[in-house]
Amino acid sequence: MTETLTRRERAREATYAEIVSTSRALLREGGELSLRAVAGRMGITPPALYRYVASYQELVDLVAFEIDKSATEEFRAAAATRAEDDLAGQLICAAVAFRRWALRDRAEFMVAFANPVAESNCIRRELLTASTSGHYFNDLLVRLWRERGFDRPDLADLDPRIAEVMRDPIYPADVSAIPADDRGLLWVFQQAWATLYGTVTLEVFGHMDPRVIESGELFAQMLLGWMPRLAIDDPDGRYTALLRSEIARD
Amino acid sequence: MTETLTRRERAREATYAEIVSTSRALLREGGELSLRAVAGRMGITPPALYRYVASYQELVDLVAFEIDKSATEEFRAAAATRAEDDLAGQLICAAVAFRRWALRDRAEFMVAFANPVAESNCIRRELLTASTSGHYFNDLLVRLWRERGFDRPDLADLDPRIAEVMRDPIYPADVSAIPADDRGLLWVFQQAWATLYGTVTLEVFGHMDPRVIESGELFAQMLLGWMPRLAIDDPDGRYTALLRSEIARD
DNA sequence: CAGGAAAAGTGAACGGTGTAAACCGTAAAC
DNA sequence: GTTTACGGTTTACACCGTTCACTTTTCCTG
Repeated sequence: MTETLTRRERAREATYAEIVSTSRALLREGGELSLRAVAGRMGITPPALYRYVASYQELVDLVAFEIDKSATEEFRAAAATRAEDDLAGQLICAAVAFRRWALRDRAEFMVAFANPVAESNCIRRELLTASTSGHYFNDLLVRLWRERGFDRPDLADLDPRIAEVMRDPIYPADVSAIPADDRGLLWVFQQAWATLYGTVTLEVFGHMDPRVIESGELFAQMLLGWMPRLAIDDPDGRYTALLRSEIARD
Repeated sequence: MTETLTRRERAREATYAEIVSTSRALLREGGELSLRAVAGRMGITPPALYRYVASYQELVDLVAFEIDKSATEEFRAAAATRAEDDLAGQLICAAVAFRRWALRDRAEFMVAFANPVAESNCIRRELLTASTSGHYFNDLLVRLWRERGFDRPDLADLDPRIAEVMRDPIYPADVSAIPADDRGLLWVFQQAWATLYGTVTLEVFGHMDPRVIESGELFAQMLLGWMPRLAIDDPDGRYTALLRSEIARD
């Protein structure tokens, strides 16, 4: 694992890291992410950055990827507060952590998740495929399914275009471990992820009464609505309580 | 209704209209919306625009409001293809029209719906309150409820913070017609709107396998999932067929 | 160990952006 | 008919991404 890097390669690696950390600092301080600002803070002239990224868009993509990666660590840490076999609890904690992170570091969230990827170049697409958070949530859902065996559609029952995508997915790319017969599970994931993403994006953009957003009830109801589909029954209200308390912490 | 406007006021009104139309033309041609570009195309010098808007953000807000207004007309036209008493059909057509419009005029959609409103000034907030599309969809849902009487929560059963908001809402502002006892209906609307908004935003941003987006199944499943909650039963599959055919037309 | 090649970084410049200030005609208002 | 206010221009400033020609530093190789 300790690949032997030449001196120059190490320096280059360090510069990349500094570019990312400087960019994130800029974003967190409420500033705009700009090539010139990053260069200026690094004590470097703007054209020098072009030795590392080919364009401003590529800088954004690079930073977005790293934000996604480090945010995922935050989700993972939130889930780690639950017992190792309490997958439902982990999912709830991770989902709430996603919301909490997005509302706290709005600028970073927007760079990583609310940036149009359609008209972007291939680099961005590849990075989306490698989405760390996507992998993490997908993995969590798969483990939850192995444990609780909730309903998943048969590929035969799905729209053929969707079935085709599930057979050969590009989004969370490492699902080859899921047997072909169970690939309908991936469709469940995509729908759940769309709901999670949509709710959080709405809240971050603030396209709703701020009191509603502040209460967190929109998010809570969304998650509660998904629990039955994931066979998370909650007879004693433990998970509901967990969800509410997780939302409440700041 | 024909308010007597002085000559100057009429000219000013016309200039505002030209600002909006020029801005929208710019957006639809794939260009960025910029003060200078708008001024240039209008044959005017950039600082002159400051006689009409106080800042770039205010220009964006103004254009966003008008986009929302004209898009709502498109939703209304789509709904008008159904019989006047077929509210379920109208809702389906309007929702699909919303998606179709968003995916077609992405730039306009982003200006109107995917622009952060939180840190923005008060003007934007007021415009959000006056959201034409919000009013339209809310009205449609209220009429659907009067017809079918689907379940709506009692305010007493809701989180008190949410109940408070429903009693004195600011988002669709003209719901004073809804009796206090039925204000839980507004909560149903907010949740439905959040789902619709979230799904479409995800699709526009392209944060998912493009084949999935192109199929429209994510959107279809979302709407189908809401139908039972709105007491739209579909024994003969008419509404499912309508939904699919509406999605299919380009 | 020298010398050449490649990499990293600089300076100046171009065209683009939002915005502020001073200024000027002309059209409305008294 | 004078005054006032509005619509507009000119100029200027501080940013932005990007390109190009140039220099400095570092590494690799003969």
